[in-house]
Amino acid sequence: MAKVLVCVAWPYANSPIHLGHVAGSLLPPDLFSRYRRLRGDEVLMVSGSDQHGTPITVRAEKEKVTPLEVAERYHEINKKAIEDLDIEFSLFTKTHTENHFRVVSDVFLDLLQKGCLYEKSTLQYYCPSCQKFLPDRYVEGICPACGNEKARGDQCERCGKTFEGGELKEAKCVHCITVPELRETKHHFIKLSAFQERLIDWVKDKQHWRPSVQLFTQNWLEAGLEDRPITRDMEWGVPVPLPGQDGKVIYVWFDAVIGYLSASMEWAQRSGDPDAWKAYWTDPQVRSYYFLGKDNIPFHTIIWPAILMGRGGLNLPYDVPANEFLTFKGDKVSKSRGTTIDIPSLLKRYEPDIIRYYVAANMPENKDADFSWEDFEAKINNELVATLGNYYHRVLSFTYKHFGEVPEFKGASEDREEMMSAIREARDAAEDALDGCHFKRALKTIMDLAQFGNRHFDSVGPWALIKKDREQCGSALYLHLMLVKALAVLSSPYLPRSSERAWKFLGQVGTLQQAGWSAVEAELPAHQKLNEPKPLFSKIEVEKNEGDSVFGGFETLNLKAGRILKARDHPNADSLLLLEVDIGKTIQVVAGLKAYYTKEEMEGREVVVVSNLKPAKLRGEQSQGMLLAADAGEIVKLVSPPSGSRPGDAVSSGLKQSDRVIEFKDFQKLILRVAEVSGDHLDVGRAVKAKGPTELKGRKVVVYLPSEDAEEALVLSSERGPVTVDDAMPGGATVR
RNA sequence: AGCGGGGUAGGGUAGCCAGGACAUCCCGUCGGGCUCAUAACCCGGAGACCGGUCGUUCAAAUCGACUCCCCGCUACCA
Repeated sequence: MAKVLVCVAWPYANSPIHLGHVAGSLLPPDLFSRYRRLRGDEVLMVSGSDQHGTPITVRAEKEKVTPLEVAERYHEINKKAIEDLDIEFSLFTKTHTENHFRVVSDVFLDLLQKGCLYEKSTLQYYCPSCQKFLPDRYVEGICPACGNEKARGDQCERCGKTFEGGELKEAKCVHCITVPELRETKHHFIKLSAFQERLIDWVKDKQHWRPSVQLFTQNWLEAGLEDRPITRDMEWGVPVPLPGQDGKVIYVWFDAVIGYLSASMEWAQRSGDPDAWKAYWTDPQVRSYYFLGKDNIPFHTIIWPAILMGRGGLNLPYDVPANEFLTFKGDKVSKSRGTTIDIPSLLKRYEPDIIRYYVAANMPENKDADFSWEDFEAKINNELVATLGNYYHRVLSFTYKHFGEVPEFKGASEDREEMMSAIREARDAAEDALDGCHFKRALKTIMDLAQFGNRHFDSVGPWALIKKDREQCGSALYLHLMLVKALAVLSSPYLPRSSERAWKFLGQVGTLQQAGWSAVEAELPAHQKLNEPKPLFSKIEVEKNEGDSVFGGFETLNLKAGRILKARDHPNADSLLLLEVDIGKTIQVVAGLKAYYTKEEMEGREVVVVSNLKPAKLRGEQSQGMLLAADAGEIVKLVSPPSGSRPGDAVSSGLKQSDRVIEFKDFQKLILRVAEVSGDHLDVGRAVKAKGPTELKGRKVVVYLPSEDAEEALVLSSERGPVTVDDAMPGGATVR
């Protein structure tokens, strides 16, 4: 029996947790902890809501409520969602607690006293009109080294030079374009550089880490560590515990990792023994595991270890099994369909075991994994329901019907040994996988065992045997009940609820959890009464929204006909033009078309505009949309709306148009192509069917393709007809 | 463009670090079996030159070099 510390990355309290959190950092530690507990280990598993930091204050400002209100709201939502998913924390707390403040302050003061922190006076930009210090990314100016005019407050992106406050020339506040003052402000820095050698040594022999984690960390360390400021000028957060530090809080990343420690202490406090946490943190024999997503790696393999080294006397991470990301191929589409993947809504429709199974089976352990509803449905129905669920049910219901109790085993010992060795082999393999945090592999081992059960059951044929030799049949069923029990135990970290139900069907006393891992092999008492079994899992049907055409992706766009009123050079860029475009209202657009069109050619031109792009600054100038243009490498031509169009006319191809603002990168994923109209089909480099007006034979139009190999293309059009492009453009040319 | 990750049958995956005999499993597909079970389960077939090129080796999906493509973050990508 050993103690294990399991730390889970703290979900940020500004939105409900979603499947990505579950796959990345929440389910793996739960699987691990449940497994270790079943084996008799004592597990302390802690996490909580990360409630500080700018995104929360931003959200609060938007909603006109306090940051605390936002942070508490999502803490409650997420805490409940986590509980409902049967993720068993020893404690799931939050960072905005008295305890956490105290622990963070203690660590801060301790490091300060040990010389790991130092105060350094820096010049920071202060915006008099916003009345606050500006985070670096909200300041822009001219780089003193290379003359780049859009350098940020902390670094010039062009030449890579980093600098401190004051070095930047002609700085501006991004929000209000006020010229910020430079004010002197003092901040505490952590001497990361001082830990570099020790960290490199420490990481070197971490061969049990996942390769990506180890490699990533090593590269990062070898590139050299710079001291980082750990405080900032802000109100929301843990105040710097020193006199004269009003208006300064501890940076959210420093504050959050200390949460592992503070949560452990809070747990100890609540358990009645305030020192109970020490057993998990100071005994070098106790291993600590940190579960997180890959975006969080450096904080847990560099910064947190540095803090721990600085403080001394506490265990460093033993393993950091970081997962990759769960991605959403149809993310945008799913949202537009109104389907969601946040956990609270998912739990309204599916049992926690269903969600747990899917996430475990599709866990992004080595590379990003893709979520799709089709895959969700398929994995649940074909694997969980058909293989495992059906095996349970055919064994349990058959035995219940013909015996009503656990039959006696009177068969050959070879038969028994065959079954038991299959069970033991699977158990050993599952243990190996689980010990190494290979959760997908362990699950597969279990499913393979269920398949073995199905095969074996078929080969014995109890339904025929019962008519010939009841005793022999009973013996065979006994072995299958053993297998059912083994499966229930082995799968219980993944499927805690259904495993307990199976346990009850077997007529077992107590709970599976109490019985523990060793119950995999334990005998079943003959004549033990069985309970009437019900199927453990039922098939699911993912609702497919009708009315959702194959061209759903196009509906995320809002295209409008427009006219260019004015064109002038971008003040800070060689290839960009600044355009005023009338699309019913006048907007400013930055276009990278200077190499292809003169200003004179542009002015007065009819264009098609993507009007719902998230506005962005391009080299300092606001761009509120973009012009559609066809690009065939050498030649680039603007796309034209149908003749007679008026600025503001919708180019919707008869479909709905989105009011939502879309990100540029999401727009880039849409496939728009030039197509030549020939007969009733289109040529986009290959022939496709057309949806929309095709009367302009021989002309070049613009189409939307749902996918690269789609068979049907949507012709972009308004009520006045299709959108066209210069005939010189070849079919298949990209439009962007 | 920079950094990171990845490319294995129609789709999705395992194996790769510690190179070896028919390349794993799931779905789909084709054919067969069974009828206890939620049209489930079982058996068999077809389907992959393991992104490409070159190299190391008796032997490479696995090691090295180069190249193409994809994804994430970053960027004067609009």
